[in-house]
Amino acid sequence: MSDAQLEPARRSAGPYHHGALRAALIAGAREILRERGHDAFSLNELARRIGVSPAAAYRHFENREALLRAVSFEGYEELHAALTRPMAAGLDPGSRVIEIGVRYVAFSADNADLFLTMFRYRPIRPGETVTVDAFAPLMEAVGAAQATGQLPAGETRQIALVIWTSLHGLTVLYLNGALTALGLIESPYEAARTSLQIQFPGLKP
Amino acid sequence: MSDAQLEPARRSAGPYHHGALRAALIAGAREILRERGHDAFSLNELARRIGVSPAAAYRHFENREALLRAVSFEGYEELHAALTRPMAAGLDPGSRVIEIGVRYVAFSADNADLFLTMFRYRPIRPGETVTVDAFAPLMEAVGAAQATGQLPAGETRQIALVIWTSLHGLTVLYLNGALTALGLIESPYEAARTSLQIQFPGLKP
DNA sequence: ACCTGAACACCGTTCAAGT
DNA sequence: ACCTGAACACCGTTCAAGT
Repeated sequence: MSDAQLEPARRSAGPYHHGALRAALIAGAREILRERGHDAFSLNELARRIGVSPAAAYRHFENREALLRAVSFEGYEELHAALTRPMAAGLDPGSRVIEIGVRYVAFSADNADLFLTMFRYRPIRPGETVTVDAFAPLMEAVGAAQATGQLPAGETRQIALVIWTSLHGLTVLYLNGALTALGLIESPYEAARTSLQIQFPGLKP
Repeated sequence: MSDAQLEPARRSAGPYHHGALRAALIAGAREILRERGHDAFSLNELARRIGVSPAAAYRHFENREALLRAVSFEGYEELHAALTRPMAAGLDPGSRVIEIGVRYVAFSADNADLFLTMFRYRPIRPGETVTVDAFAPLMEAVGAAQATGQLPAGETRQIALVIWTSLHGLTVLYLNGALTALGLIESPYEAARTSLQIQFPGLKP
């Protein structure tokens, strides 16, 4: 691999990014999201960092929102990857459900501003399926846990929805400080585990 | 009551709001929130609507954020009022838990942008208790439902937390369109009801 | 095809000055 | 005490012009 392929955005060799500007914009946006928080993102600051004029971004994205939707798209791909990453061998389906829940919370805590961007600017384009894909691993594990009797019978989508919404609520309330302000939880990971076990006692192996 | 007390912000009689500017700013902010959405709020637009210079707001609020925190404060008071409003007579504790859940979802749907502002700009000042107060009605109902055996035994705060986070997750995912995009739910009210009953089957009277 | 430079209306915030 | 007017740096976006 040449240097140009490795770090195209870092090379201040010239005013042109050889078509890699799009990728550089997305990477830079994620950097700003991490450093400044998701409400403080600025397209002008992004252009300044990359060493390009603000107008240059408009060759690759319709507007600020479209750029953030592309960032969001990456987020869904990475969330899906995190949820499908191999687990400890021989885990029963119920434990797999819990593990997916903990991973969801962990992803949101480790990528707080990316996570919040993902739900503020959902990636309508270029494929709505990324959001469906991210939901699929939970669906699969819930179905398996129903088969072993660790989760109640009934529509798999319904049970998976309950689990997802409850994890999501826990996460966003934790991220904006509501839960710690009320002295309700310490660790979001422990809270996810105990919440799931209170809702579905059968999840314990 | 004089006209000045009834509609101080509407009267273009003079440049002064007789100390009622603070209230007019908050009311106007809520109007903009409803019309433009919670990310599009602008302090300059607010000043223009009320017929005052942008700098005037800084007599009453430290900055834009402080103004939105005051709006948020009102939101928590109204949420608390909605959750404590009298219920149908003779409701068993389990049904009261469900009713509170439905009211939470209804409040968030009817005041979507106010609701989102409440969690984006939490009212640290002038009294953190409003957020605790809003949690209290659920705590009370959960405790009563535990006594009748409609909810499992254990720490009341834990059970209440599970119910709150799960309702909150359902609501925010519904508000940003994630659930309808995935074709997961129709009505958030029905979804709240069935979610609670899936998690805690004893809630049925 | 890809990017710059200059311009537009708008934003949040500050501060001296008016009443 | 309460508000105005003018100014500041900054923002998202457009568009003609450069290479």
